[in-house]
Amino acid sequence: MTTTLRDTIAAAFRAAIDRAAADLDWPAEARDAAIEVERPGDPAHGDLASSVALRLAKPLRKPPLAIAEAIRDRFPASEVVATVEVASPGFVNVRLDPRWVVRQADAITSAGADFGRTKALAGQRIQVEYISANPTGPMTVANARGGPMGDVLANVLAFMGAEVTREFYLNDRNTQIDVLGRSVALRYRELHGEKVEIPADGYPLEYVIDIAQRIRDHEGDRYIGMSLDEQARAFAPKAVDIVAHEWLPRAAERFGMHFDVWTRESTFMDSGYVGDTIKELRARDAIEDRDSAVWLKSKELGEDIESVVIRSDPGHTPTYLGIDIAYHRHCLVERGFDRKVDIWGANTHGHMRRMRTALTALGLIDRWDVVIYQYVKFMHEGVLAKMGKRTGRILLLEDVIDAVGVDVARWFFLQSSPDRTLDFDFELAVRQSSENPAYYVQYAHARIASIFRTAADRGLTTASADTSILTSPGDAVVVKALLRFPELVQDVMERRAPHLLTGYALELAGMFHAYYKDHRVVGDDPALSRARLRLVEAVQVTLKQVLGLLGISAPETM
RNA sequence: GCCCCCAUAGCUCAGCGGAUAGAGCGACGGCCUCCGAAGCCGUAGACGGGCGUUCGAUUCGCCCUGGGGGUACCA
Repeated sequence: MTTTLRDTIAAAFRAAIDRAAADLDWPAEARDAAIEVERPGDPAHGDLASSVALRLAKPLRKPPLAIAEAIRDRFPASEVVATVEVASPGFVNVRLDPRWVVRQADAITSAGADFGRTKALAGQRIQVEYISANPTGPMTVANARGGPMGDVLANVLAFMGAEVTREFYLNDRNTQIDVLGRSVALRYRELHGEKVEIPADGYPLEYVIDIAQRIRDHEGDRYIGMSLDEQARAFAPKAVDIVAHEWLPRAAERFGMHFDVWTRESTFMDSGYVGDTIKELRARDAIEDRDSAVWLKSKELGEDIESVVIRSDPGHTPTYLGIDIAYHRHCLVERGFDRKVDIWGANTHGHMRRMRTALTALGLIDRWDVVIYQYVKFMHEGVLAKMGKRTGRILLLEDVIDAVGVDVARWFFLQSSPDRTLDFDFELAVRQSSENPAYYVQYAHARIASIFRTAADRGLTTASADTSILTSPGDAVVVKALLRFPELVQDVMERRAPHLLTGYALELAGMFHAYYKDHRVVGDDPALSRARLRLVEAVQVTLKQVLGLLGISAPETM
């Protein structure tokens, strides 16, 4: 299925308008008009409708009803469309032929795992970078929000034919890592009997003690004679290894996310590629030297501030921005990705703008997408609070997975728009997990599996099912909902809105549950039973597709 | 100050400029001699305020109010 129903109907409108324009001498605007096809809320208004006649009224200087009628009269005949009606003040309402509709259940089941799949992005290599938390501690719910979003977007890109690489970028050498090293050193000393105090800007949480304990278990007291600075320098990379090699990947895998590539920021600092990138920016007149630092001329290039890319310190170390520009260039120029998609938290908004400036200067901007998602707040001692590893207020992702399971946890993150702040009430999540919408959807899938078990007991299968005998209005209603799935895939991509999939899944499940109530699937009439089995099979296929993209399991039993 | 995001039912959230704004939880009332009641049906309940654009605004623009984020030679 590469053409959506929406596109098919839009093409029919296009043809009708072009014909009307030729017949009636309409001006050029008629041919240029964008045709938007929508699903009316009221079934009385048909299955699909367009307001194109209302939009054309002004440029054509004709009454919308007259335009609508002209379109209606020239609407191409097809097996898909039953009737075309005009409604005041100028809508053109299309009703699908129910015989065609129910037949699509056959097409959906035979497409199976390919239902909704397209080749729209075939041949494109796309990198999706998400989470990319500082490796200064275990994965928190705040870090994790971008996870399911990036994961689902990556799934959808792959579903549209792209060759996708899922990447986790580790900021493994910076001042925060130094702070972590120092905190570990203090805990290490504490384990050896010294009385210590974690400074306000240190990492106060227990996991730091775990790291110190690990070091002590493996290497004993061999560091005890060193200065704090020496210890901090020695421990920082060890701490990063534990976090980056063990904790973060474990949390990611448990959350159903597999990263193809883990890239370390330090490899760029050491490779000379940053210097090379700065040279390129300089050649493009996007760099200036001032106060012995190197600046991106972002202000001159349209931003409200300028930013340092190479510090004025003795080592002339690059800033996070400088390295990240190099990293993006490396991905797009050296590694050969056609696109890079970044899923970033709201706090990177300023960074995003400077990156945009830099990538524009480098001529790479058209190949970069960034999705910014808003913060996660959580209930801490009765109030909504912002998480922070340094403030000691965190909620671990794995604790949430332990409490509610991975499917419910993923659903929770995927149900709301990236533009909205997420308030996470752990107690509430646990209390409501047994009533979670995820189960509502999974239950529909399992219920269909159960119907098939019952059918098998009675020797019924979908073999030689004849869906043309499905003539109750309820049959077509369900299949029409299924036909929206390929459109949803497009919408998720275009709007970068994974949460549309959870909404659709809910709608689909609700539609099935209602159908189930009113339509006996396995009944006395074998032909009808076979046909309805085929229909619910199509529902199951579609639910499985949606849940698959969401990374949520589709159980046979619950 | 400037920039970005948000404000929809008691709570948590959907809603592509369209024709009667939807779910879930919570409240109330119904439905299992029949394919899974983790379900179904019904009742009550909402677009923060103002101005504008438009044939039509919850949706777009501006202003106000209230939240959140950013505005580092941190990441």
